[in-house]
Amino acid sequence: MAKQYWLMKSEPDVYGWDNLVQDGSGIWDGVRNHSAKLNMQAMQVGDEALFYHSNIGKECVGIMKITEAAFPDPTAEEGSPWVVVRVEPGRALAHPVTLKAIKADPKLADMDLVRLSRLSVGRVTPDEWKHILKRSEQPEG
DNA sequence: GCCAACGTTGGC
DNA sequence: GCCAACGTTGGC
Repeated sequence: MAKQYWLMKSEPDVYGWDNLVQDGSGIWDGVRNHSAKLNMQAMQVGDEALFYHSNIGKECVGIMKITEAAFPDPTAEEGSPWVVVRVEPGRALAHPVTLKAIKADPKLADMDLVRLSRLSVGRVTPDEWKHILKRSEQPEG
């Protein structure tokens, strides 16, 4: 299957991009929403995901690689449906792409991030992905 | 199976 | 701190 793109949210005061860079690798645990779970189950090794800082910053800050497909969340009860994926930091964006900029951009305003503001793991289309990366090349992208 | 109440998330 | 959106729970 072709490479897929995702966006994953975390509050930076709980676990931010810098934490992931320091750790070198991490599992994306604690997701307790079925839509988000389905998205994680659709992820494949080699897919890429934006790391989005929710609440504080409200911006995409880096690119992660999915390095292991979904497996049961070790922080969830035995027998529960929740899963995690393993991720590694790829590279930081040259300039963060803010929610404000995304909302203001007609090409991006239809993203899961905007339409489903509470969804913590969303899909990003290849077009949206390219566009965000392009915007990240310049300040106030 | 419907719906009101409540809790959580996340932007503002 | 407030509120909108959404999911879950529980009474009926």
